[in-house]
Amino acid sequence: MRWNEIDTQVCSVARALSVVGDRWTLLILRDCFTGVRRFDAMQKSLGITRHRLSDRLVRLVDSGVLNKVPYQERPLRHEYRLSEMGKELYPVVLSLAHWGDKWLDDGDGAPIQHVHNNCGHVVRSVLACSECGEALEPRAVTPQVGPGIMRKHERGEMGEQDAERLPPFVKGPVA
Amino acid sequence: MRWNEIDTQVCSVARALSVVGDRWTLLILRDCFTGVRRFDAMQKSLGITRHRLSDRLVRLVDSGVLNKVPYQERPLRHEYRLSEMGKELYPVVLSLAHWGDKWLDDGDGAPIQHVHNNCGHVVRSVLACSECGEALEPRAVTPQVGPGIMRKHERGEMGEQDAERLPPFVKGPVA
DNA sequence: TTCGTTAGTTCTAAATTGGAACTAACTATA
DNA sequence: TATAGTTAGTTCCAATTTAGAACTAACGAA
Repeated sequence: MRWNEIDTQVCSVARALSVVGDRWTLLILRDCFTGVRRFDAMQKSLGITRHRLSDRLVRLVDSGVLNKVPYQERPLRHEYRLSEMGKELYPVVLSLAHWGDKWLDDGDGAPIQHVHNNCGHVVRSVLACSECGEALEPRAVTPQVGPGIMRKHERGEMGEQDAERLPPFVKGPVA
Repeated sequence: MRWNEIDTQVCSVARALSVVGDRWTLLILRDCFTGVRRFDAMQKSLGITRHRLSDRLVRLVDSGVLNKVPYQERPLRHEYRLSEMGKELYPVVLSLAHWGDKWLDDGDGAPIQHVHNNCGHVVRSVLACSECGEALEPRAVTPQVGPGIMRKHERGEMGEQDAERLPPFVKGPVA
């Protein structure tokens, strides 16, 4: 399977990665979250080639993650800003940062700290349950077949390949 | 800059992505979280080539994200299990899944739902502050220079390139 | 003896990437 | 008016990476 077909999988992680799973893309978004918005600034901060950056920005704009907005006319210049869709990737980026802080520390501690304005503390991020507010541990979460799979199955749109790719907890007529 | 030099950047996101930022790697980890542990099962579920999968698994084991443990002898067979380091990527994977659910829905709803055993609800994940428990919004978080950058700077180890790559909020002698 | 299972490795053509130079449309300065 | 500077790209080619398919190895079962 080619990477550009990955979004045909019946899986939200696969679909999400079809948009932001490229090597450089999440680093570009990291820059957006730290206030880097312009082409040359991104290119310098990332060390990506101009060609790659240009290509990735076009894709991110096309997929709705970034908006390209003019910040001056004559000469016309644009900057790249996170859309609402893009802003909601904050949990992904911050989780990655904190995971890197913890596990890939080179002994000097976190390069960047995050202060929560509301409480004033340097924070880590914690994944919490939207319903009860408790921390979400992998062992305390049970995945189950959702409407996305059920409806496709009912309409007979689950191909043989799709069915084979379902996770092992999926039982019964669907798998 | 080549991708295999990306972990030299003074940035935890870059370092994290040097380990899990490959196109297929987060999908492999998704499989691990849903209980897929064996080579052939992963290959089928992902649609990745056997060669790629083999290579990625070796890297993930080398970097400590997965453990390769025997599940039978004669013939000797191994399975791949998340280490503690790997399990702590759960926030990244679950956030990606929920982002995909919300923004890349094809109209049928989430393919997979997550039920929180503690409260019994189908949940979304929310990023919360480790100190006060409130939801962490990007606007309510102030990034600042952490010990990782300061110590490197004090030891004179911040090269010119490193300094140029620091985010715009970093001011003063460091940048 | 032959088939099936699991976990890979090898090979080649095709696609993607990095690096460096080049273009375009302006503005600022001498 | 000539020259340099800024910003945001595009073009080109060599080098690297990937997909797809076939092959290998070590064993167990019929």
